Amino acid sequence: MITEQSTLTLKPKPKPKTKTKTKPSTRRKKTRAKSRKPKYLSLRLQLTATTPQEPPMPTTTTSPNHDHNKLINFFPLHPEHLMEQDKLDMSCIFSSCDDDQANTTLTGILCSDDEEDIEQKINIDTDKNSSPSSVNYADEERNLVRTAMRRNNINKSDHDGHEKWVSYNEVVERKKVGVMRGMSSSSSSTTSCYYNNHHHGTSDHGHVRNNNKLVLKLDYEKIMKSWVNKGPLYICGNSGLDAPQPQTVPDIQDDDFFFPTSINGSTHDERDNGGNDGSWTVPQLEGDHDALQVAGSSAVVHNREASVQRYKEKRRNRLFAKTIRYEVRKLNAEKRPRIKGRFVKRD
DNA sequence: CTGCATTACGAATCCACATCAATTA
DNA sequence: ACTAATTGATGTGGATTCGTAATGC
Repeated sequence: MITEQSTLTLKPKPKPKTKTKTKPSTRRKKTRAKSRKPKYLSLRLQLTATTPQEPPMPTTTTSPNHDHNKLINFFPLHPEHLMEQDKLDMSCIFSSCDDDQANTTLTGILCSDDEEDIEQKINIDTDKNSSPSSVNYADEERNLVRTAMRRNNINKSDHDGHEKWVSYNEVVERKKVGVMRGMSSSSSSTTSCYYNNHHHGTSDHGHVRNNNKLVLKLDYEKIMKSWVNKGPLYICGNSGLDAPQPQTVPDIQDDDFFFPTSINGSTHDERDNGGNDGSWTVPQLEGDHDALQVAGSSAVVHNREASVQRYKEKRRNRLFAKTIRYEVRKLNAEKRPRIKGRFVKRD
């Protein structure tokens, strides 16, 4: 039972860190300009700052004195984290689709430099046939070449390792050679590409981070093999494998696209609660047709918007902080003898 | 610009034991 | 159906450790 604790401060204690590992150094003491933001706010602050004008926040925790009208957000996120969370909103990533068509493409997202954005816009202006939410392979390849030439970092020395890390321009070269040779250049080792001049060896499989550059490593062979039974590669459009249309970037705001009810049959809440494990699944061929049909109807659009709103609301109200479930245990723990913070036997 | 050393800080861990909650008699 | 006893699981806080981001050189 949770009792009303108006004076309880639900916040990770700002423990004074007295590091014993400090070594004598001639360096002067550092003062952090950038410090990690505390993730949670004090409940005391939150309670005092809560104004009655605010709309009641839907929370899962109700006060034990049955004051159902007074819903308290016990575990508020730090406002800056909220902002960061909003920045991380997937819809925000693609929200510029209406304004800036260049960012609609994957390359527009990955290559976010201003110069590259300008070049993207130029490409889109010149290529009017491409839809605003599509990735044209020709454009992509041109961007790859430009990126590779601009970075001017050639990684030529990795031909002996078990795993071949291929720099970007090398991928482009291979691409061209592959076309000439009938695309037979896939090596037995993992062929990888990434958007920087990162070298081999030190990173996890699948992705590499180097400074601020997003680095992507793909095993194309495995992807293609895994996709064999999944239907066409193109999410939208009715083209087959033999006649590739520009690949459409899925609309992140399209909730029903990622959670088509005709596919998994789960409710939105179930999906939010991890019914889908938070991951996207490859739609099966049987349900895919129905899902696309449903996604096209206008009624679904409204339903989608409501779903997105529910999702955002739920995300904002996520609870992270520790909650005291049993006040008695807390009191007992406070009375319990300790040595160096650890509980010890009462002898 | 890069790499290494140092510093700072959030998160995880440990401990004993009262209490909870489910099961059994 | 109800009560009492049993028992394994849970949760509690402070100090310390760990991992990593930030910083300086």
